[in-house]
Amino acid sequence: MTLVQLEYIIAVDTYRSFVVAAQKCFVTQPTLSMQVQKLEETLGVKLFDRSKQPVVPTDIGIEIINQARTVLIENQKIKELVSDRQKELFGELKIGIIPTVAPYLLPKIINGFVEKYPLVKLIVWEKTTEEIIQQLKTGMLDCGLLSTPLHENNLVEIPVFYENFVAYVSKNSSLFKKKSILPNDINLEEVWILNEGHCMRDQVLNICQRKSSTKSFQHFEYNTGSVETLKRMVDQNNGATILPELALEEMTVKQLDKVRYFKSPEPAREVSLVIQKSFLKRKMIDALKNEIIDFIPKRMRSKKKKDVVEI
Amino acid sequence: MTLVQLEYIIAVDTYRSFVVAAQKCFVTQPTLSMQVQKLEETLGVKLFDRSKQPVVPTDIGIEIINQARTVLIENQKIKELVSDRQKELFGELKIGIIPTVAPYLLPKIINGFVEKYPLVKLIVWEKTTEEIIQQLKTGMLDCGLLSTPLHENNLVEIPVFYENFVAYVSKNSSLFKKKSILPNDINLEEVWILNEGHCMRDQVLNICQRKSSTKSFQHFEYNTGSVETLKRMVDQNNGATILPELALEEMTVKQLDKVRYFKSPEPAREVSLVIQKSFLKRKMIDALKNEIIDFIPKRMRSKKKKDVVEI
DNA sequence: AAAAACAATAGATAAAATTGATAATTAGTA
DNA sequence: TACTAATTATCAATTTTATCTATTGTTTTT
Repeated sequence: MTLVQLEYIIAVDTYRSFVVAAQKCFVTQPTLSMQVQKLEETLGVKLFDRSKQPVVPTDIGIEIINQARTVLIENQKIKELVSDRQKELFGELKIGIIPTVAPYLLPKIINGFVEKYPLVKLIVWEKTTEEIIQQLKTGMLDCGLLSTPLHENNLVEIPVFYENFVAYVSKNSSLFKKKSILPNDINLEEVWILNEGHCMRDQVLNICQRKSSTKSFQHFEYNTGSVETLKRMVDQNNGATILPELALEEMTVKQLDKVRYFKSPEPAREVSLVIQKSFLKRKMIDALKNEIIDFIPKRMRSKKKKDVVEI
Repeated sequence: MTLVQLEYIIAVDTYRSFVVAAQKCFVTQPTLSMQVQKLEETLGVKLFDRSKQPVVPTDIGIEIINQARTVLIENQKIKELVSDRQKELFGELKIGIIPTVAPYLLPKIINGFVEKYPLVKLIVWEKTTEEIIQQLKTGMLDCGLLSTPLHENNLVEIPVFYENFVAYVSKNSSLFKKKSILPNDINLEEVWILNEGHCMRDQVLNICQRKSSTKSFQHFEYNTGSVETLKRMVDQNNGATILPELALEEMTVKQLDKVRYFKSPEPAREVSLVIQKSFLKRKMIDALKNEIIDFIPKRMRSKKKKDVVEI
């Protein structure tokens, strides 16, 4: 049994194809096939059922592949022990961020981070919560920045900040006259909402429907994955939408005029760095966390007087 | 980096010698040296300081060797996943047992175990507590059967039984006339005690000196590591000694006559199966535990009404 | 200072992993 | 049912790697 063989079976499991797995491992298909066979021979069990297309791992194969992941992670940590000794952080950090957080946070901190840690290569993907969870588990991502709690057993959440939601309303909305609002002031009919797959969509629905359970008829449907688009819908049409607090940072005075805050306790979302239980690349992730905390206003560090919305 | 290289550096660390490590790994010294060098090269750090004799691991070397142990353990678990599927237990189980437990327990259960699990090879060593702890940590032993609690952070204790201590007294001892005794009835001057290194020695001293803190002058010193020898000293000379409950099992009527029980709560020792946190070979160890429990009288399963002595 | 023990080095050899070409198998389609 | 495309297994040749024997420097012990 070798570490390479373990890498190979993980690749086959990940891509469900010997050909693709071989490409990803930068070897030819026979090479990979041979090594997988050898491993199967030394263990005395078939790991994959090749009679099906695409190949699927056997029952015992699933268990073994999982354990193989653990072995490789523990092995990774050896290299990490070495690079941790270096004064300077070094290596690459693969981050997944949900689209409702990314635009307000990343541009602000990326420059500072890259300057502070010039040897670290940040690789960022905008992905949905579901994708990030999946890829954290397989190790394709090192960490995720998303709204929690996830109630995922194999992941560890490191809460970074608590971001209030605010209403953003057009002048002809009934909400515009109010100084501050309550969740059941909101008429779901006039609220622009993100399309499915975004956790913030669920959170917003959670806030609005909490008391006003009137399922109203939607006259018009517009699907977007971008909070900025929602804002523009309000700006250029009418109605209202819910924005995360950080979206206010770049607003003009005219736009800030349309913001209505919720009465305390304000609905808020918990945003966390999420990592595997393996705690790989801990130092880099800690550095990233500190960079975020430095940027975030102090009031957002605590969840006091906030009503953290579930997903 | 390969698993073999990790095995090699662990061997070098264990034996503090390239020559011996090579022998234990069944390769020649240059082979092992080369692989260690290669690993040092890929990691970019020296793992051992060869300028000193015997070789010592560097600071980073210690960390890396520890992590290497974790990697190999996790790798072992892959094989275990396979053998766990087998209905029959299979493999070898290396057990360390303290000498004050071994003679009363092992002969009773070994036959039953070997019969029940014919494919398991039991390898038993009688060792002191300290040695067992040490070798559990390095993985040279799979489990230990010894008196607990050990307060060792990396080991897990699975209490198996609670064994009372009893006094064994000669006819001309003042204790002989009593029906049952208290710890401070015992005169340390006339008690035969195990030599240093045995945890039961400390426990016995703990019992006797707890209240009678009179440090008395010992007229005669006899060093033995065997509880049976202590018993014979009482049989053929005079004085008294403390025996573990299981030692009574094989006694003649004449000998049982010399036993004096302590008043409740009787002083007792906790005997546990101790394993690494890695939970390797869990199934075999569970089987062993059940075998022991089957043999042990029911009253010994619980620590109720017993005064468990610290080590 | 000499001897013994130890680790590093060099060249030769055996073992292995990898490759390219090809055969066998499976899934989907006409 | 036969055909095509895609996928995996097999085989011989090649490259790479690990290991061995013999030997050379070190360090430690006597």
